[in-house]
Amino acid sequence: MTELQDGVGAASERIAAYLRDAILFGDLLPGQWIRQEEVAARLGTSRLPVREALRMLEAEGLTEHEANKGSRVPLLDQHEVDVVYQMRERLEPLALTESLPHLTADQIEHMEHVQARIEADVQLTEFLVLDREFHLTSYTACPSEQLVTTISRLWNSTQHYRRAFMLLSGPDRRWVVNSEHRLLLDAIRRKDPVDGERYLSGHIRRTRIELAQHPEVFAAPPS
Amino acid sequence: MTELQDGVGAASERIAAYLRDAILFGDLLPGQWIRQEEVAARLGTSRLPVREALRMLEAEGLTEHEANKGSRVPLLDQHEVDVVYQMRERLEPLALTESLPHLTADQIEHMEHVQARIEADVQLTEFLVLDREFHLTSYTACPSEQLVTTISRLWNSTQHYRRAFMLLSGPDRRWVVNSEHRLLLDAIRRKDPVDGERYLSGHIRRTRIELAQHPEVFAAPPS
DNA sequence: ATCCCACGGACTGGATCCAATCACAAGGAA
DNA sequence: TTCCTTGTGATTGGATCCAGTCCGTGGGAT
Repeated sequence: MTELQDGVGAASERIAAYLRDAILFGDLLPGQWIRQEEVAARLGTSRLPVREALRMLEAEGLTEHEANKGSRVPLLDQHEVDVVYQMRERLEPLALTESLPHLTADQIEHMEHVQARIEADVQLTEFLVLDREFHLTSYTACPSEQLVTTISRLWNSTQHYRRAFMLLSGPDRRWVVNSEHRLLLDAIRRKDPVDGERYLSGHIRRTRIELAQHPEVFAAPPS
Repeated sequence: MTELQDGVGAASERIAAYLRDAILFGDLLPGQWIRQEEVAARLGTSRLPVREALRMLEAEGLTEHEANKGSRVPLLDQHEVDVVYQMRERLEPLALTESLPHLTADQIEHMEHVQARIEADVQLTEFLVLDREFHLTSYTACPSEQLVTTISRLWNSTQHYRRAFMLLSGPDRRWVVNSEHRLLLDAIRRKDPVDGERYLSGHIRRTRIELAQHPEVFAAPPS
C-alpha cells in the first residue's frame, strides 16, 4: 500500500515494514506463499534481509515458517479465530487497567479524535486502521511490554478475518461499535477501570459472537 | 546442558535448541549478550544459522534483538514479571477448558506420572522441568495453536525468575504446590472445567503473590 | 585537569555463490 | 488405466567475504 521509503533504516526493517503493510492491508492473503526471491527482486535487495524480515514477522504473528518450504500468511479456521477473540477478551481488559493510571490527557484526546474520524469516515480500509489505532492507543501507557506485544500479535493474526467480516456485514451495525467506543472512552476519561474492563470485554465479546454467525468468512480460498 | 546432536535436522533448528536449553537451564542469564561468532564457533557452523536461530528464539520470547548491538536474554523488572503472571492467570484457564474435552486417558496418566516424580524428586532443576511438563501437558489437546504458543512464551520469559524464586524460598512450601497439582489433576480426571479453572488460576495467583514478596529476586545482576 | 575529536577494534548487517531439499511431471511397468 | 519411480526445475538453507555501525580509548588542545 504505502511505497517503500528507501534508505531509511536497516534493510531488513524496511522489508518487514513493507510486508507487514501488504499483509495487514490484504494484498497478501492467508495461505499464500511468500517467495523470498520475488520480494528481494521487488525491493532491490538480496534474499538475506528478506529471510530476516520473515523471521521478524513470524515473531509478530503475521507469518509462519515451514522448513524447506517457505513462509506464508497463516490460515486460521473458525474455531481458532474464536479462541483468539477469547484471548483478547481476557488480556485487553488487563492491559487497559494497567494503562489507565498512566494515560495522559493528550493520549485520551487522541482517542477522541480517532473516534470522531471513525464516525465520519465509513471507508472499510480506513475504518480498520482507525479502529486498531483507537484500541492500541488505550494500551500505550501500559508498563508491560509483553502484554502490549502479545495483544498486537492477536490483532495481527486476525486482521484478515476482521476485514472479511466487516466487508459482508456492511455498515448497518457500525453504530453499535460507535456506542461501545463512546462508553469505553468515557470510562477511560473518568479513569474507571471497572467500567472500562466491562465495556471493553463486552465490545470484544459481541464482535466474537457476531463473527461466529458468519462461517462464510472462513471458506477456504482457491489454491 | 544437553549436548548438541550433530547431523539431526537443520542447523538453525539445532542451534536454536542449544540456546533454548542454555537459557532455560540458566547458563545464559538475563541481560547477557549473545555473541553470534562465539556461538557459531562453539557449534562449528557459520554465523548465518546462528542469526536465524536468534530470530526464532525472539519469536519464542527467549531473546530480544537490538539493531547493530546484538541479542540478549531480556531483563525484566518486578512489575513486568507480575503482569506476566496475571496474563497466565487469565490465559491458562482458557487453555485448560479448551484442552480438557480432548485430553486422552494416556495424557492424563502422563500428568499423574510427572506429578509423582515431582513429589519424589526435590532437585531444583528437575523440579522446574517437571513442573513445566505437568502444566503444558494439560494444554496439549487445546485446539488453538496460538493460545498454546503464547502460554509457552510467557513461561519462557519468566523461567529465570521462577528458578531464582524457588532457590531462595526453599522446599518448605513445596507441599502447597503438590496439593494444588493434585486438586487440579483430580478436576481434570473428572473433566470438570469449572473446578479446573478455579484451582489453576488459584495456583498461579498464589505463586505470583509469594513471588511479589521476594523483590531480591529482581536485583540487578553485575554487569 | 578536563573536554573534544579522531582512530581502531569488535561486532552486526548484507551480498554473492554453492549445496541440499522438495514438489511436480513424465515415463515405464503391472 | 493406475501406480510407482526417477529426473529436473524451483526454492530454501548455509558458507564465505565484505561493508557499515557502534563503542571505547588515547592523544591533543584549551
